[in-house]
Amino acid sequence: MSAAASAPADSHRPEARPRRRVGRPAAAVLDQNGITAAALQLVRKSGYDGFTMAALARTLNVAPSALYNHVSSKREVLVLIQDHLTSFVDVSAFDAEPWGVAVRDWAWSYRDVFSKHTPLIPVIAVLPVTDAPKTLAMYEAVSAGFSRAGFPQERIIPAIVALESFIFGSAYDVTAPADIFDSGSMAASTPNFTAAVARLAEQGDQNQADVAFSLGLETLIAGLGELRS
Amino acid sequence: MSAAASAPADSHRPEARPRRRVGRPAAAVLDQNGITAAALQLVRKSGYDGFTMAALARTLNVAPSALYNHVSSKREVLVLIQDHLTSFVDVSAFDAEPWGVAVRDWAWSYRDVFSKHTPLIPVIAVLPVTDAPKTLAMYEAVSAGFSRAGFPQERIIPAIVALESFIFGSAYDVTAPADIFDSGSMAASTPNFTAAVARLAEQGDQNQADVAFSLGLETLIAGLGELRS
DNA sequence: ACCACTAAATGAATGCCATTCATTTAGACT
DNA sequence: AGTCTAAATGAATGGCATTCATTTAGTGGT
Repeated sequence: MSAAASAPADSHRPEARPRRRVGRPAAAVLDQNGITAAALQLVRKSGYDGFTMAALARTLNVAPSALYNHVSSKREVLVLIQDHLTSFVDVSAFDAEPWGVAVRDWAWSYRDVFSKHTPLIPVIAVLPVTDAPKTLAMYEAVSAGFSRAGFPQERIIPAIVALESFIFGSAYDVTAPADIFDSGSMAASTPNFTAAVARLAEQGDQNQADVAFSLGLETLIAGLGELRS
Repeated sequence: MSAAASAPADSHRPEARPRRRVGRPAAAVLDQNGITAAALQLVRKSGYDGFTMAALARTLNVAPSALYNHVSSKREVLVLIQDHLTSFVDVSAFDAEPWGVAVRDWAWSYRDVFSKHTPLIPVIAVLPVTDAPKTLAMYEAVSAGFSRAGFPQERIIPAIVALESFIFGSAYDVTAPADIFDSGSMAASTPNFTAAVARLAEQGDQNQADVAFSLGLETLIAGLGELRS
């Protein structure tokens, strides 16, 4: 299922691991799926600070250098994690629900998955889709939904990118400290900001981040929906 | 101008550098402003990969350890850079222009500044405003603009956060490779996505990232503008 | 003029880290 | 039995942020 395994024999990735051939030793301890699973488990247990190649090798009972037979860098492991996580993003509503509902479900799900993995955001955001087949599958499902909903073809990608940008930015908010907007000793010199923060806190039952995400998302859904013919 | 310098004698930051006292040696080679300026210059020259404490010390003709008399960690240097950069974000339109125009100018300026400094985004996004006085000043200017435009107080912060999230996510897009959406050998299995990418490319004169940013931003401006009373 | 004090500098040391490489191991074909 | 090769090892490399004992050099008080 990896990019390397399903790619043709072109020269796109110069150091792509070759396909398994007849005449090999059968009992490889490691492979990309196993590495991905172990990596994700390690991240869940130790966070991204504790996620080192040495620690990953330890959980696999292998020397750190052995990983480099299957993966060309730590970044590639991050890409594998990212692509795997993307398969947990729920796109099912695009098959069954009206466009607005589908986008809402997808966006919340997308944000929730990556708010627990914000260190991957800089990786995802600039990663060519060719290197992430499951991510590409998500785009296909979303694009199909937009197309079916009547979006002009040339607006589909910009609309998805705009939504995604909003989602990535919002994923960070989820991890922000609760008092991020406490102006402290500077309150006196920032009256408008301080007042707005106070008024929000007054009625603040809900999560800070969820209120802002909901507001932005509903605005985007309503506005982008107008593009449909 | 730093947070530490203007904070009261509370216990908020346990290791805050003490204020200058009478009886000190006068000729300090380093201070936070100098470090910030040198750090920004280094980043511009060498990027964030080349930005190390050792390299920063070298440009200041000082031993790496000397930096730690003025700064408690590399992260704090990143915070200093971030706050300094924020002063380049243009909020002037909030004084002179209608709300929609002001938000548009601010958002483009904000995105442009940080698209050249995406490694700071994970830092900014979760940074308490108390630690970044110039950032706080930006929020004050923006909040004042929203307030003057007739926004209900309790909606101001969520609206700003939503816009900011979109801006941060969009800043990454600017740095993405041009062929990020080329589905390559998987094109056959992703017909909707591939068609949408192709149709966009056809009329693509403009920058990918700018088209999506403009679409999302105009949608948000139009939709959020409705909240005004 | 001297002393005591202290902020700020040094340079060596620590403990990580990702990555490389020469070498070894052990299955699978002939 | 012999050959080939993917995949493993373990040592080495060069880098990193950060700590700390020590030194340096202004300053104010005497």
